[in-house]
Amino acid sequence: MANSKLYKGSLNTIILKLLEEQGKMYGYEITQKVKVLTKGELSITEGALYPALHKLEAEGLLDVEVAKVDNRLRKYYKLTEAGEKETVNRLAELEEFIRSMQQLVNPNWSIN
Amino acid sequence: MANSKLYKGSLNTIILKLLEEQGKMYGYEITQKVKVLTKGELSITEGALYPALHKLEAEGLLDVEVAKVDNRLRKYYKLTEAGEKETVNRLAELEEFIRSMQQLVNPNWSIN
DNA sequence: AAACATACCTAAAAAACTTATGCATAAGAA
DNA sequence: TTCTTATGCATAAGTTTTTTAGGTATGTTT
Repeated sequence: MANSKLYKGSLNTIILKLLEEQGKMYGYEITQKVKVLTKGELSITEGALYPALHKLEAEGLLDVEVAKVDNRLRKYYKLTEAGEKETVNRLAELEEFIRSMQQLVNPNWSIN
Repeated sequence: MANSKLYKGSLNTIILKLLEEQGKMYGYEITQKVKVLTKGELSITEGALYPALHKLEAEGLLDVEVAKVDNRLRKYYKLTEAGEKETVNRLAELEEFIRSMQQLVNPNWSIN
């Protein structure tokens, strides 16, 4: 991600969460989705994304399905069963982290 | 930090924010304060903290003042003027990041 | 035709940690 | 009184995760 140096370590969780929501997505689609959702605040670089996808696949958390659309290659990724379970855990961790950070940087934020 | 791998890139901001609040702190004190504030969720490792403090000092954002308490050395750090300005910027960035992450991982969280 | 968007990829370097040590003093427990 | 834990500093080696900087190729817009 270009602008913010603060997201480190959460890229994998972001990927997993988006796949949980969307069912299946391909790499380029993920970069665009994140831009829209964060109003341009976060930009995933491809140099970070593709290796991350490959690693998650190697870990058995993602499955791939290749498709050809308009003569262009697309690699759709979706969660495996193990991936679904892992996503739940990582989201819980991320939420805890966010709450902790809120306590640190701005205890006045209301949290629910 | 031991338990959560998600905080990367935010350590410097945490340090700056705590110093803004507390006026001056020494390294060990920072590690303990973070543990308390986050209820043990985040643990800053000394291997991360001390190099970070030295770097912030080298960048002119922190001043050091050495003290001896109970025959033990303490290095108190406090924000320089440049440090105070930088802290404002980094906190704004961090808050934006947190809001973005909330949008990604849980759009139902209420934010203010 | 050139530029931009879509779509994949990797390698080298930098950044930011963890882990493992080391040193020293004070306090508490066995 | 010795052992362990807490306080307090520090650095070096290794790992992880990213950025930067390329590369390839097709489709679309100007």
